[in-house]
Amino acid sequence: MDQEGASQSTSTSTEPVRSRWSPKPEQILILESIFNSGIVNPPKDETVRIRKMLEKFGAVGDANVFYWFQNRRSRSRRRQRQLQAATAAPATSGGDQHMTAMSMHQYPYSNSEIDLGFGSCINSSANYFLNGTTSSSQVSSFLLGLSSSSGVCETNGMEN
Amino acid sequence: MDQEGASQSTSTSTEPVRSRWSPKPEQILILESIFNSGIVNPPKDETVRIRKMLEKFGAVGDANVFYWFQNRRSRSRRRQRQLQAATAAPATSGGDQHMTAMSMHQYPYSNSEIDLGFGSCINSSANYFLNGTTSSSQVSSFLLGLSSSSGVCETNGMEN
DNA sequence: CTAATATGAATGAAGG
DNA sequence: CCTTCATTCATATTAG
Repeated sequence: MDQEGASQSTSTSTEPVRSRWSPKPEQILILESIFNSGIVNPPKDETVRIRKMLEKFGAVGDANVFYWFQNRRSRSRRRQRQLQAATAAPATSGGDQHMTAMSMHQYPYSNSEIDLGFGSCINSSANYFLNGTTSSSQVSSFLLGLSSSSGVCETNGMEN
Repeated sequence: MDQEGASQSTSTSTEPVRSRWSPKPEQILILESIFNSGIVNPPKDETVRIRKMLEKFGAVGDANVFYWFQNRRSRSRRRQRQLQAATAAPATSGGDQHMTAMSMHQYPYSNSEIDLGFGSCINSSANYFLNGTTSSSQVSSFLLGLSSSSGVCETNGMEN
């Protein structure tokens, strides 16, 4: 990720200028249009094409486009799942509802995705873990131990 | 693929029940060291040995190790190709530019490799600012092209 | 300023 | 090996 694009306009100072890609409104519009047109998982060539198109409105890389579609898909599915879960599981019993409908298609020419109305859903999932300081004292032993490797052991049969 | 069940918070219910394995920093260090030592595709025996080693710093299964190396290999190759493509195709100008087949697959580089001390001299600082007016004719053209089925409008209540 | 949310990016896990 | 999904991390933006 080396495409700088986030140009902050006089915000809090001390910005390392290492921002992530921020799609421009036009880019978002294009991406959403493509997504809503049925192309929810564009192949490589399509991704490149889309990137080229987006590049006219700001710096963007193939990876950004790829990430965008991945996140979009995931997000849509999660929203759907939560919505369905809330709809199909009001409060009748303490049972657990299982959903094992995963229709994976390589190329979604036949739009199997339901049209979603985004923008009015509030999702609350705030959870984060803290990373404790771990002492890496024993690791040094291992590192020192494997300093004797010189042969590149590749192509081995590990079929289970 | 299914080599063994990944050990995950067994007994002693004092863990926040992690869904997937999260390698500890020491484990990552060991794994990376091994990988950089040339062992990029360890056989079954080696995998087991590595797992035993890693287990000293946290619960881990053979499958986790296997997956880790697999993903690591894939990621490395991907970075290679992506980097090569980026080096040979510095194009971020506003206008029509023909680019050769840029084979990009998935996410780009991320981790800091131990060796490999050269940096890419790509300087794509061609950042164009669109003035506040979001009236881009090109976007409109594109949108008009794919207006077919789904509503492209957010917060829409398509009835009738 | 802090908390909550939105979203780009990274990675473990599987499927083919 | 390849692609893809699900989960998590990190950061930007916004609300309080």
